[in-house]
Amino acid sequence: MAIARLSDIAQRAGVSKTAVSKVLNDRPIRIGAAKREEILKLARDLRYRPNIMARSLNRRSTRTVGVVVYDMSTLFYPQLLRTLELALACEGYQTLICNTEDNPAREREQIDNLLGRLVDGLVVAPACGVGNIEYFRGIHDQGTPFILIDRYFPDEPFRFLVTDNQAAARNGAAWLLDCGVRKLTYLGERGRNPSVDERLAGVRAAAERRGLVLKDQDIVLCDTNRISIRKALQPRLAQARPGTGLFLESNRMLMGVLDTCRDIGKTVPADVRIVGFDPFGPDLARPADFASLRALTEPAPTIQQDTGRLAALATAYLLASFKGESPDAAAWQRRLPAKLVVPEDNKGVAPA
Amino acid sequence: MAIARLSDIAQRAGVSKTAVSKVLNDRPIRIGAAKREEILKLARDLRYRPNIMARSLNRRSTRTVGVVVYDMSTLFYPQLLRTLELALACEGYQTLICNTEDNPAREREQIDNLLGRLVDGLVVAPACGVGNIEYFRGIHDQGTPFILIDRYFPDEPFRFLVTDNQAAARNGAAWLLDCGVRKLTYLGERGRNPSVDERLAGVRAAAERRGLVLKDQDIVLCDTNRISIRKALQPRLAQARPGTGLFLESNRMLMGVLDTCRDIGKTVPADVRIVGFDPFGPDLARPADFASLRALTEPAPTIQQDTGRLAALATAYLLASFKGESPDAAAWQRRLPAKLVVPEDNKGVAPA
DNA sequence: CTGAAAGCGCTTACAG
DNA sequence: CTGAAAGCGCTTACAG
Repeated sequence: MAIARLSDIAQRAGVSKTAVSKVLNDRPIRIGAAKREEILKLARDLRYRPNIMARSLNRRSTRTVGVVVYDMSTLFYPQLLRTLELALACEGYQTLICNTEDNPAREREQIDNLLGRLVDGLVVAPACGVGNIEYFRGIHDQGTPFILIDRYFPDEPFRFLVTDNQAAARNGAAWLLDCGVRKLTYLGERGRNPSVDERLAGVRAAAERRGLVLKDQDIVLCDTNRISIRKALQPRLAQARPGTGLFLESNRMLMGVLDTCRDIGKTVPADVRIVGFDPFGPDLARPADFASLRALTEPAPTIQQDTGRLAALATAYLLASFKGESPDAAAWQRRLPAKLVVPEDNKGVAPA
Repeated sequence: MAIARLSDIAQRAGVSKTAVSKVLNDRPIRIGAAKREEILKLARDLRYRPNIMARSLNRRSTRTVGVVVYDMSTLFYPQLLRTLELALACEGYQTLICNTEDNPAREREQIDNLLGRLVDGLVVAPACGVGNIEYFRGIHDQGTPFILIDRYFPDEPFRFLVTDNQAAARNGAAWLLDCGVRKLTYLGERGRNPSVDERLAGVRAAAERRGLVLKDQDIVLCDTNRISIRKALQPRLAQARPGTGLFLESNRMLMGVLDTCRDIGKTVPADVRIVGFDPFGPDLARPADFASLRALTEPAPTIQQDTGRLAALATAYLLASFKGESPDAAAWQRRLPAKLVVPEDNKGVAPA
């Protein structure tokens, strides 16, 4: 059973392709109700599905949006992608999701492919590094609606939606300091980008406002695997006592921190207070995880990015662009506030 | 700056479109090295990207696979999708991911759209219910390579890759019984499908082998939200004492279980032993979650589905189909073993 | 109003 | 070997 084409229906109904096209697409056409029904029935019976390749080739638009992220399985991405897909679908747009594995070359490949598919717009959480800036300029210049999320490039004209990382980190660090932290360590990933640099800057700012200066050894950058974290953190936490605080650039690093605490017999928050970005991902079935979790005796505050808003704004931007509006850059280079969620159980005061 | 076409390059290079096409696609053509370079340079300078719509229309193949799941943000899906995308990309196929929100009508829409895009194959984790069986038959008859994952329809010719739910559940329940459980409760979702029905059957089988019969009141089906779970489970667990066991159809329900335990002052595994399918998803920052987690005093065993294998086999099936092989149904209606991961901390014996 | 014809941007069989 | 021409399946401006 071959795939039915418009002409198959036209032939059987004894009308022109034009007529069939117009009936199926609900365009104005004067045609008898019986003929119209016959065409619709034939389409159903033959399981007709318009060839979107052919249609798009003709229309030069696909009602499709490409979403390219560095890792769709991590952090808030699963939720974000789902929300984004839903919002776009409500507006009649289909979403094509691609992974780059944080690899710039793969990122170019994926985007080239999507553009070749004539996506109407792009949402990109870019891979690490600045290697693709030139490439993105090409896309920007070609006029494809395109917006970055989560990560961005300062000093470029590209639209972006990111969390106000500096303010969010400042609030988080302020909370630690309000809890009486006097010795503050920043734990971050070795791979840097402006978004995480801003987190560090926010922590610095909060500290300095209290007359505390972060020295080089207060900033620990390492790989995100647990072994690296233990190795890097152990010397710092060995002397941990009340008044010791740890800011986690990402809660992906939390389990490594708890491992370290367990190893040296410290607990959170009694010996070390922590606050970090984004959700946790422990595995309660792994004995090692479980044991380390026991080092956490109270829920820890987290900085939660507003993925719902991110998805909604990205959608709004694309829709506006599709309508031909070209909202000025300033309005669409936005930093969204994040929420510092301090569990009620915790002692300490949340900053205003 | 308009999008460059093949003809733009041909015109500037003073050659035919044929020549340009052959050079860019590395097809055999006798052409001077200089001309070849000139064409390649022009393509680069004009940022030429082949129009995949046009190419596919012509080739009747897109080197694209559609993946349609009921919820890409839950359970093992983020990992599975990432792995699948990677495996397919290694073979030169692009992956288009769609969400159906477990809604059959939306599922049809999404698949229709993907087929209209001439995807070469489909991987589907179908929405609940049997309403789309007829629709899937149409796809199957049309010969589009197509394989179901996670959920399936018995008695249909569709290929599928699912976990051997019955065997996995049997092992899990056997573990509980080996731990001395004499009173076994099955906690499942209200919405049923063959995959989860098989889990129930597996638990029944394990119980009966020990002379234990699950009665109606031993099977608790409710919504997956925590309030429903507490309401449904409280009467059962109020009398919990050593020898009480709980089988979780999905660990999505775990937090509701722990809530219940906390409410009534029971702990896991001292008062209630549990085992369940798939990873946990607690939020350590929510005081309520954290408090409930304290009811869990040891890591709990989980039944882990083999997502890596699932992704690899789905890829293998599609590739074989694309090559024109049509492996017989039996070989591709597969139930994959799951692993019962029993943390070493736990007392009790893992069945062979 | 209606339908034949042109055209979207490619690829490839085929005539020169 | 080479390039003009046909054709993939649609949509739509336009001639009748």
